[in-house]
Amino acid sequence: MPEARPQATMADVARVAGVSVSTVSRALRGMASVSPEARRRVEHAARELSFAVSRSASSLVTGRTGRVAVLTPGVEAWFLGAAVSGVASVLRECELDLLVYCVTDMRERTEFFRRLPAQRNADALLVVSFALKREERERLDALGMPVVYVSQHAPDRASVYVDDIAGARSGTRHLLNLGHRRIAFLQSQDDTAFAWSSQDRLVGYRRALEEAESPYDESLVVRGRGRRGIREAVGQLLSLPQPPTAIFVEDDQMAIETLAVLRSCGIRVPHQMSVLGFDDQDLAEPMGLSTIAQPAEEIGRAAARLAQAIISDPECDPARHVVLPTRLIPRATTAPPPERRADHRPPTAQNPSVGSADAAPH
Amino acid sequence: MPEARPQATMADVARVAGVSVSTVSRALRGMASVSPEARRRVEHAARELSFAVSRSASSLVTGRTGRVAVLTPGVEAWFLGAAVSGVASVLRECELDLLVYCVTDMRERTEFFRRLPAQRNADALLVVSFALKREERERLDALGMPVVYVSQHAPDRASVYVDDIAGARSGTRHLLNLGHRRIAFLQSQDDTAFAWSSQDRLVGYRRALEEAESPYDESLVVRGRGRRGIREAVGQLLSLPQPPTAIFVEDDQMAIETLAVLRSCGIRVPHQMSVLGFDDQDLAEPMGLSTIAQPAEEIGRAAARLAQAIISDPECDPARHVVLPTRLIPRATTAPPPERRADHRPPTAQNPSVGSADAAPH
DNA sequence: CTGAAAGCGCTTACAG
DNA sequence: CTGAAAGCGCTTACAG
Repeated sequence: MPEARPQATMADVARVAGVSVSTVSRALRGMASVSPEARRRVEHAARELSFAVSRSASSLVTGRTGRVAVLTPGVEAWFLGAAVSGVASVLRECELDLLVYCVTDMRERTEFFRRLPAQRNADALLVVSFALKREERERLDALGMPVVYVSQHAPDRASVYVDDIAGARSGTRHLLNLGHRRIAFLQSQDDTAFAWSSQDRLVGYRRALEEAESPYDESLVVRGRGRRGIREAVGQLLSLPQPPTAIFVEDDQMAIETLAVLRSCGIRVPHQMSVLGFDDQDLAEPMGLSTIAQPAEEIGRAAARLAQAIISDPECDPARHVVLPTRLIPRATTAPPPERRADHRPPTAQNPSVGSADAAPH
Repeated sequence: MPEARPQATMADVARVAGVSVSTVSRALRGMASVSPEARRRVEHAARELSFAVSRSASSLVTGRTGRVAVLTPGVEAWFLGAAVSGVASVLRECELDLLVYCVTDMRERTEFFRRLPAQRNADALLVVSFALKREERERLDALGMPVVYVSQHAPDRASVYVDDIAGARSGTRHLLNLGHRRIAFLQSQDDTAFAWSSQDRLVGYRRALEEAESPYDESLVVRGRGRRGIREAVGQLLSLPQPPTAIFVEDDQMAIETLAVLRSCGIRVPHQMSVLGFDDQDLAEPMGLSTIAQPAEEIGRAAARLAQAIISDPECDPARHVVLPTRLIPRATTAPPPERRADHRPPTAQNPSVGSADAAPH
């Protein structure tokens, strides 16, 4: 069994190496003004004692913590996991540590903004996918540390995001171009207003309809959270006097659940209903899901790079924006609506639903 | 635009409140020996100045960082994301910060164990899903801080895990009980030996076969990584002289991809092939996937609680183990093999594949 | 109940 | 190239 032994300090290393603490500090940070001989002895002693410098002590004097904090509504959703991964990979290269604040409900959120635990414990804060209230924004402004907004547009603040409006607009256009005229939009129930993206995607959807001079029908915009909620939202659409022929779903996770609901009702995708997602997460391709791809990991990477730039160069424009592209990936869940299809005919075993031989990738 | 203003120190608060720094420190930590009047003034001043205590400074004197570190091969895989979420939620309650070290490839791994950046920067380290080499284990033992092993059994060290052997054994037994005699096992390609779980699940599979006196056939154990790899692994099975009638897949993500591959070949699940996963991740239910559920988030929570216990109570048994249960969740992707089915007959439109009306959840 | 002082482990001018 | 000394912002005996 391992023994807990006291950790070596710089003074210990100095004693073993036969030099002063100053020299140890300089040698370990690779400063030039150290003789090869002293450097060798210090490195040897440090290794022998398993010495690691205490960031608490060094940060006290340098004023830098060597840490970057991320505030996120979680890490389980595909986008968040990928974004945090991207952040982590860049920080590792910069030898910065990653502090994660997961805030999943309103109580935790209130508590975070009250205590602001990141204050003085990180050199920068990345805020991922939060639709902030004005007071919250002001709290962050008063933090006295660089803040980078991720997956959201923040005027006059550093931010990294994709143009959700443009992405949703091109997705909707894709459906319009296929000949759909009744296009539904399925949104997550977002009581706590965690994400802007959801709202922006709806804006993009509406804009594409406007541009096509296709009437906006409120009854085609439905919301649902969780398995049950999605089933009910789809139920709303299917019970409309004129049901839609296509559903644009806010993200791939919900889109895949929507596919399952439709299949369980015996509705064939895309023959009777087109489904379009947003994200291009790992399962989108195997499921044959048409979607709007966004580079989640790259968003995280760009945000971390931006934070690092602001930290290390105070002259750097602190309101810099990075906007990354989305791309439509048409797969097997979008097709012309039934009335427009050349092969329009009732279902048979030769005309199976999505995921079967004729529709799957490869 | 926000102004970066210098952060207030305890001395600032003391000045504004008209008391000494000691009193500020005591008042802010809620110690009893502070007069109501002094406490009020301190709290007021602290709020006014947006004061937050510097953990760097306090940890230098208390010897505790107020941080717990997690070493993980990522946060994107379902299990890892859920486990980290669980850790985060418990730490938040304890007002401990979460430091995340994502190590995704061999180079980063080597680097982590060389530098050990968590040393002296956290009060405990949680190691998630790593199949450690002896040297790596020794490095962690020498760390001089509590280490909790998550999702892996570590003799004489604190650890939290599910019994993967038992889980895989009961899954395999489920397939045997349905009447399957040719059961394949699909494993991830695991060059870097990141996870023990994979190996243990194979052990459980073999054990169940032995117990049923069902012969172990090496050609039924296949490996593949990524989309392409899974397709090839399934191809191996389908080209066997005697193909399997069921596939036990190492995790749900791969199982869902396997379903997509089978569908794209026109093989109906479960009528022609049963598929069983492991995890019970979010999409398992909507996909109708039969699986072995494991409580990933609870594993994370238990690990964080264990770390907290060891940190705050040095008398606490540092080798405590927490073993959590797995449960078989039979859904729509497992059924008796074709030759044993009462309704054995060729595919028709009335006998659709998984996910269609008769098989889906409600 | 309160404050002055020492000290945690580093880095950084400063002097040599 | 090197070392002694000051100081970063706290907490904690210690004395009152």
